[in-house]
Amino acid sequence: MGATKTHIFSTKHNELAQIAKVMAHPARIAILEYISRQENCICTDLVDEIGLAQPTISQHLNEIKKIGLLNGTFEGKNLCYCINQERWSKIQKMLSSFFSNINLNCC
Amino acid sequence: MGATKTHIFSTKHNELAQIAKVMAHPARIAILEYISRQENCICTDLVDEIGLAQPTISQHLNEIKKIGLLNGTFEGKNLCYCINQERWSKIQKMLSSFFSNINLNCC
DNA sequence: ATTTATCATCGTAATATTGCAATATTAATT
DNA sequence: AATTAATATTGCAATATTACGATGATAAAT
Repeated sequence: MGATKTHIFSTKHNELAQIAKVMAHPARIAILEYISRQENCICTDLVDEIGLAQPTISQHLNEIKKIGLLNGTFEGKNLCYCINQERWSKIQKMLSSFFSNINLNCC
Repeated sequence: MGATKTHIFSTKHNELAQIAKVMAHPARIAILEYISRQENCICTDLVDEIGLAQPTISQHLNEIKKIGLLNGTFEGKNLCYCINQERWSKIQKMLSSFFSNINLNCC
C-alpha cells in the first residue's frame, strides 16, 4: 500500500500524470516561468529569485529535467539552463488534446 | 520542514500547481477521461473501470471535486458525476496561457 | 422492516515528497 | 596549490499521498 499502482494504468495516463506531477509544485511552476522569461539562459540567481535553499532548488530542477523539459549546458562553473522547446510544445499538445476530448452533452 | 512553502509563491503559481497536483495521478486522469467520454453521466462503474478499491476511487473523486471540476447530483442511491465544463475550460485556458508564454530565443 | 446496492468516512500502514544542513564536486580565479 | 563560487549529493526530519479494510449513511427493492 501507499505507492501509486502505475501498472494498472495506460502508458498515456501515466505519462500525463508524471508531467502533471512535475508541475504540481509552485516552486517548479515559478522556476519554469522564470527560465522561460529570461532573455539569455543564465539562471544563477534562481535561488534568490524563488526563495528556497540551494539544495531544494537543485532538486526541483532535477525533477523538471527528468521529464526532458530542460536543456542544461555548463559554461565554466555556471550552469546554464533553458527550456527544451521541442519537449515543451509536445507537452503543450498532450495537455491540449486531453482537454479537448471532453464530452459536451452532459448535465 | 516537509510541507510545501505555499506562502512564498504567488496565488497564480499556487493555483496552477494545485490543479496540476490533481492531474498528477493516473487514476485521476483516467477518471476524468472516462467521465468526459460518457454519453450520460452515470458513473457507477468507475470502480470496475479503473481497478482500485471503492474508498480509493471516492478519495480521488474528492480531490477532483476540490478544484471544482465535478458536478455531482444524487439520483436515488446512485451518484451522478459529470465534468463542470465552465471550470474545465477555465483550467484549459490557464494551462494554455502558461505554455504560451515561453521565450523562444534561447539555446 | 430487512435486505441490498452505492457511495462516504475513518483509521491506519506503506510510500513519496518537501526542505535544508552538511558535505562533495567542479571549475574558474588568485 | 589554495581560494572562491556555483551547483550536486547525501542524510534525515517533517509532512503529504496513496491505498484499502472496516464501518457508516442513504435510499431503492424486497
